[in-house]
Amino acid sequence: MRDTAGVDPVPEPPPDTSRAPGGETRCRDCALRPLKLFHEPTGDELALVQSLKRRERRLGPGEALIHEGQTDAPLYTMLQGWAFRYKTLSDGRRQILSFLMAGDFIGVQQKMGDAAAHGVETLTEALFCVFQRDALWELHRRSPMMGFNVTWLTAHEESMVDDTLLSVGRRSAEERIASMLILLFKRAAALQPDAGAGGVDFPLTQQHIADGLGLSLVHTNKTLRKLQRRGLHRIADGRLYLRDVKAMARLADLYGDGRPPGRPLV
Amino acid sequence: MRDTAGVDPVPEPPPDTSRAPGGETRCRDCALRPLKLFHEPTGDELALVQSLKRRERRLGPGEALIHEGQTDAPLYTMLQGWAFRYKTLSDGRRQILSFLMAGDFIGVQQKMGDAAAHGVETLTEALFCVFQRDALWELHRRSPMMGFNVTWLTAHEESMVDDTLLSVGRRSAEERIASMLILLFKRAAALQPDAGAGGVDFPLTQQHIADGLGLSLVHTNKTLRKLQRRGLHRIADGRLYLRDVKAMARLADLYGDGRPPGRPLV
DNA sequence: CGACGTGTTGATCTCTCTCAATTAGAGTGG
DNA sequence: CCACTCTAATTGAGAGAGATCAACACGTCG
Repeated sequence: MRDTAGVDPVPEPPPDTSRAPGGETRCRDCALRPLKLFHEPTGDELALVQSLKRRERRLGPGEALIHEGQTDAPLYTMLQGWAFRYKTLSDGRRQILSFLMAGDFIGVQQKMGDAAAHGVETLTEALFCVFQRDALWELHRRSPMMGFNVTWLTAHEESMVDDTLLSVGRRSAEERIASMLILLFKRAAALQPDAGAGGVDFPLTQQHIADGLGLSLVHTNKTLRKLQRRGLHRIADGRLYLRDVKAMARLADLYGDGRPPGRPLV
Repeated sequence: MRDTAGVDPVPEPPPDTSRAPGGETRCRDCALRPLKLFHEPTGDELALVQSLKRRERRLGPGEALIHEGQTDAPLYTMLQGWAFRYKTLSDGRRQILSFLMAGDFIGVQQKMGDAAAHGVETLTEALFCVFQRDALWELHRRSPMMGFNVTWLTAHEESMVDDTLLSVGRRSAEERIASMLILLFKRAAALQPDAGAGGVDFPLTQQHIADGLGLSLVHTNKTLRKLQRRGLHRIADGRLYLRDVKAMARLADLYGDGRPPGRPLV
């Protein structure tokens, strides 16, 4: 605690390489709208969001959107691609907190002017919507309905972290992997209309899976292999195929849509 | 939805602040107020909260406030005591997601009418404020400022789960315990004006610590013992004393207020 | 007084980690 | 076209942190 307070650990904010001069989409044409992630916004609400939008930012795969400890990160919304939130220990050990996909909010956590408690990095080429710093407050103030939605989304994001915590804390390696694959498959499938049959896009490396589940890379590989050999799933060419969802769900102790089992919980 | 975007929300007629049936405290006298957990609410805001408050609920130690999978849980606020949120697997393995203390919200996660994704149980005798189901929406609608605060609190709660996930996923048993003790100490101390010197109340059993950190009871005991013998802390008679915060923080890889270290994070 | 919950400790056991080495594909430069 | 480099996936072997099993101590309580 000696030398941390005074020194600014924050790396320079990455230069904005991504201002899309002409081609930015307007909120009314946003790719997110057809997905029905939230209630259908009114015209006024769309206009409001549009007015708070500053610009877009496009990143290639493996780039940093927010550095851990960065102090001036704005509020983002994810429009396309995959990313993840993570934290690291000083010796480099990394834990991925959650994966982000189209429609997710980024940066609600940090109080304005505060340091980001986690980093965000892309997995694929990705497109983000950038909002001004006080957008969150403006949104609440001028549209309580949208503010309410943000609260709900934030709570939902937390419940996903809760699920991961349950996995990492109490599930075996096999169970963790089964559970993650199912959950990611569902999310990805929900965003990709033609999903299901032919699998879904799956840009994670085994290292990402390991870091998301608190496992070592080697053990992740061996476990993944085992499940695949057992015919539960298949990962190839950046796609994930679930071949035996039933068995996978049984292994993960996941029921229905992820709720606890209908058993004597009391 | 009439008065959403572009228009400031319409203030409701002044709610009835006088209702405070048998012995219940009114919001204006709430024990939480002196703690400055959020911005100082105006008189109108207090009245609003008061109008949404349904009643209070008092539980003894070890009682369930919300059962896992319960479908009709209302929204709560914690006034006194300790509690925790948890999830279990069907074979009984339990993971404690977070500990709750005065000022914490409970139940924001579940959409109205939805099943609770986690259970909540008390550690001590505890007092809760019970709100009607749609309180969350009413709060947003009638006081954007308080709605904004709820979003912020929800995000903050998530960041605490993030921290735990980092611990459980990537820290050793010693490091996890050190990190938990420091974090709980700080929270408890913040609520207890006379804190610091003589330690703080600490109602967790070793089983709770284990379930919160994804460890077994036995290993938790041994690790706790080791740290205590090393003079880092002491737990006795339901109180926690930190005897060497420096060493404890170093062990936990916690810096300052929990931010990542000022090291080459990139 | 016996039942129970909580804390302790010793003795195995095993799941997962770490270390090492190999293969395969993509990219790069000569 | 080929050597060279890098990243990601694999596999084997040995080591270890933490789990499981078993006992026991102590205080509370009906």
